[in-house]
Amino acid sequence: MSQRSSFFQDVYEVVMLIPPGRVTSYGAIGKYLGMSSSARMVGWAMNSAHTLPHVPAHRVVNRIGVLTGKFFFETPNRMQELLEAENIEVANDQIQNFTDFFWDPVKELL
DNA sequence: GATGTGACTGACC
DNA sequence: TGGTCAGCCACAT
Repeated sequence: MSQRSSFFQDVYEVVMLIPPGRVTSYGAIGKYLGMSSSARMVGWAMNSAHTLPHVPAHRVVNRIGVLTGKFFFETPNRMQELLEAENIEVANDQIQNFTDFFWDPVKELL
């Protein structure tokens, strides 16, 4: 994967591989790309991902399941609505039973 | 070419 | 048990 245009592309691919009804964390993606300590970069990549059409950024949250990037969406409620549309429980901008919905690319894609 | 910033994470006090 | 500090890499100015 890596060594392409940007590792951004890899982030987009992983995010697009997230199954419906599942979510993952920035750190998990970073770890899958070999940069577990650079979770910030994953979030930064999501900033650019906002310009792309089919990148489900709403399925990417921080390690505790909080919708930290909801304000980056068209509307703050958009992220929660998209998650709820996939049967993911969201309360107070935080995913309920996060570990149950958590999808780890390192373990699932391996 | 250097500096600042950011949708995070892990460790320390 | 909970809040605070510093590290991390890539991109924009």
